[in-house]
Amino acid sequence: MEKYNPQEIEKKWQKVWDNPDYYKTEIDNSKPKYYALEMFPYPSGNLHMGHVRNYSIGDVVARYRKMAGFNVLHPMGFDAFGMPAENAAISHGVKPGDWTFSNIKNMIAQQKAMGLDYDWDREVETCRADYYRWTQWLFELFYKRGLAYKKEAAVNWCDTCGTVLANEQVIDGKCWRCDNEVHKKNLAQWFFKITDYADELLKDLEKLQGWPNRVKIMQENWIGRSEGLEFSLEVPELEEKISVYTTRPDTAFGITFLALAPEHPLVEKILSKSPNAEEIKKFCEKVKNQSDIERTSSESEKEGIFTGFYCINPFNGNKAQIWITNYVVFEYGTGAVMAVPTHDQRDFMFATKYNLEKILVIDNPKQPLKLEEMTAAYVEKDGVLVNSGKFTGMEMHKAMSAIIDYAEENNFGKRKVNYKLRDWLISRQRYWGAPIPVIYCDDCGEVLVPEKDLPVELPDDVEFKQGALSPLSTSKKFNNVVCPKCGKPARRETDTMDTFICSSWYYMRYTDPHNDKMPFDRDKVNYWSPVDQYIGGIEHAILHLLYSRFFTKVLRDAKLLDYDEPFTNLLTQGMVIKDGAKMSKSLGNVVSPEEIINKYGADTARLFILFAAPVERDLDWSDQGVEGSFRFLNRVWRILGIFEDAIKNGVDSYDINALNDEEKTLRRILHKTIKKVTEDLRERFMFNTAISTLMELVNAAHNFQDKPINSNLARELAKNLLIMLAPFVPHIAAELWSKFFEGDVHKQSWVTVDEAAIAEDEVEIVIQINGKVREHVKVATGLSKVELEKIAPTLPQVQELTAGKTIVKIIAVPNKLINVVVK
RNA sequence: GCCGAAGUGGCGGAAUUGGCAGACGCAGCAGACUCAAAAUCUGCCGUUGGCAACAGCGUGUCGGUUCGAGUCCGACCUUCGGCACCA
Repeated sequence: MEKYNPQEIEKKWQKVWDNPDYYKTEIDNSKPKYYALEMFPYPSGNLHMGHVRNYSIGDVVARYRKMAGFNVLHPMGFDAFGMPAENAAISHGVKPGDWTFSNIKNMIAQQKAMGLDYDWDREVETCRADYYRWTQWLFELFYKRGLAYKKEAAVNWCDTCGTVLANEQVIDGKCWRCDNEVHKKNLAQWFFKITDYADELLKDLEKLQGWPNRVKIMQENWIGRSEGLEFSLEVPELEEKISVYTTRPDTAFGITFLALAPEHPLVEKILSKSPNAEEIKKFCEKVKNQSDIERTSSESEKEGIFTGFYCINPFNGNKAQIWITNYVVFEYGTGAVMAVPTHDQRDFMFATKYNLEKILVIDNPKQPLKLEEMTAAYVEKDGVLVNSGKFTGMEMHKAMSAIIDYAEENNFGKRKVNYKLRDWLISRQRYWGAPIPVIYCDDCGEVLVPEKDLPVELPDDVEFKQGALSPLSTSKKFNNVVCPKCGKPARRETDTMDTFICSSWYYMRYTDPHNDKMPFDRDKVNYWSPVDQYIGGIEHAILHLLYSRFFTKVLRDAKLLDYDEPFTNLLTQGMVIKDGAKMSKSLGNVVSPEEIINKYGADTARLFILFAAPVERDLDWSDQGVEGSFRFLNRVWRILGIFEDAIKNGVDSYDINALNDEEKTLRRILHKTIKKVTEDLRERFMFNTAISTLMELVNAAHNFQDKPINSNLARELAKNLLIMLAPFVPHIAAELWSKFFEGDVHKQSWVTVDEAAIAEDEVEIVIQINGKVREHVKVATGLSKVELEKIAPTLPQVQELTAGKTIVKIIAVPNKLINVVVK
């Protein structure tokens, strides 16, 4: 047989596969469905190794499931709106669309060069009007359901990107995309009311049995649910009440002061009445001008200013000073906090600094506390109330609900659940995104663009300038419209939507990508969804995965689909690293997929990346490791070449008893491999061990390289081996199959185990003395624990090892070991 | 600070339910083939002692449970990731 030439055979097979008749997927109720999905890429122009890993994993899953009898949906598309296209327009004068589409073309070519089994007929590109028309339609749906609203708020602003950002897009106070420091700006912006679904998004995490725990925990922390008491304190001098939220109502008798955020609405009134207004105002300005990082760091110095006013603690009538401080987060709770220095570390530090009163209200049951000796707040989970009126003596957890009940009975407070999750800020002051379909009319106000006028298309008469306000505002064509309600001249909304909206529903569009009446047909989406296996990077643990869950729930409530969660199973792949760091241009450790594919072929690239590490863990790139994978494929090619005549002369149904002992052993290894590879693919996603098992099988077959092999066995071996290799290395498997057998390896049924082939009459078990391995011995397979215990003392090896000692005990594990305990 | 994950040869990693630690691969060493090289093939490859058979030690550290622990329990160390003034 000729040499293994990956470049030649890969091109040949890719041509066969690049045909709608070959890859097209249809609804088929005769088979169970399976939806395999990799996170669609941003069209940066080139695939990187992270993509290669992502798609290799997905392709194995999809191809395996097809062969295992499932009707598999495996689509691909592009998350094609976003800043880089616009930056290209600013710096090179290219149209964002031209830049994007040429990148997509290039990336599709690279994906095809990987031999990926996608239904290209279903490809979606979020920047095309036939897609974003429905993104806009969905915006209107949210709007009509009261889930989209515009309000003025202090929002996260990134100067380099010239736009606002969602909370989820601010990482350590910096922009997720450009790493520039984000600051607050007061702007009127569009929001999606994700907080309406906070409780369900949290609760339904329990349903996601197929998700990694850490992703669920990250979402749980992000949603940040807490239960507590909201109650109000009178401010007699101002004839006002201040509402506060606490998760520690049991400490309410220990309030000595109240801390307000500088943004708190009461501050205005304080300023108007205070003789010290100037100084207070100066303090507020100073805090507001601090960056988010300075303000929200728990390490930064706590500062505050006394307002001169007091409020009354409704529980005990005590007067408490009202302070304005830099450590209260305005956006959370009520923007005002009851301060209990003895039982909150921040309050303790603050009270110590400004010499404010401290009252001990929770005592340590194990070791009574002394206020004078306290150097930190007592925040343990055990405690008994003291100095707390009629609640004194009560265990703190009981006191929590008793005190809430008391506040409710006396009408100054109520039980309250709070979330850290904020509404999703979705408007962006950029061009390359889906325009928000809203028109502003002086008479009618905010008006939705009528459904029949969708899509609101992106105009091309725009100017691109660094940092300028949205380029859309420079388009005359776009801006000058008439009000759909009254027909008077009106203006368009010039903001576009966050690209995370486009990616929150793309997996639904794949189920019905050409629909021009609806975003997707309900029956189609219900047939294919939810996604059975979703594969992508951990970086989307919160952002995309939370937003998609939110979308699914809203669309369910709007009766567009009938399930609660979009992704049944989630696999978070590790990064591809080299020399201990993530591949990056600045570090110069980038390995380009193209280069590897050109040198060794796509099969080698896929094989190495799947073999080198378990999918969830980071993968250390090794050029020598790639060589090893290439060697393995050559070995497969060579050994099947040696067996060629035998394979062709063999028959499928044959008498196994005609095999000699060596051949029976090879057949046993073959069937053990079938069992292991199938389990690894179906249940464990352990592609690395599946491949190592296949390597062992090929090594075993290799023993027959220069001795005759039973032709029927050679045929059985080749068939099963190629079917098992097909999901991992589709081209070489297809090529070798076509040399020996009829049909298409990728259309074969998955391999089945012959349990009888695995069964052995004798099994080697271990003999331990006092837990240490001393001997190996062959015994009949399947001997019970009792039988083994009985024969153990009669075994010559045991007698030899225990000579002169007393046997205390014998432990036997069938088919595994005998442990003799001696003295 | 809180939450989570991980720690096994020179390296990537395996050991699925508590039962032979180091599968498979990389690198390395020795040999075969070759005029030579490449490719390929064969053998060795945790560590200490020993000519050897074999024995001792060995899965981050210390302790525990067990006939038996990489795996379970307790305490700790290190690394990575997420959240972080959320009252």
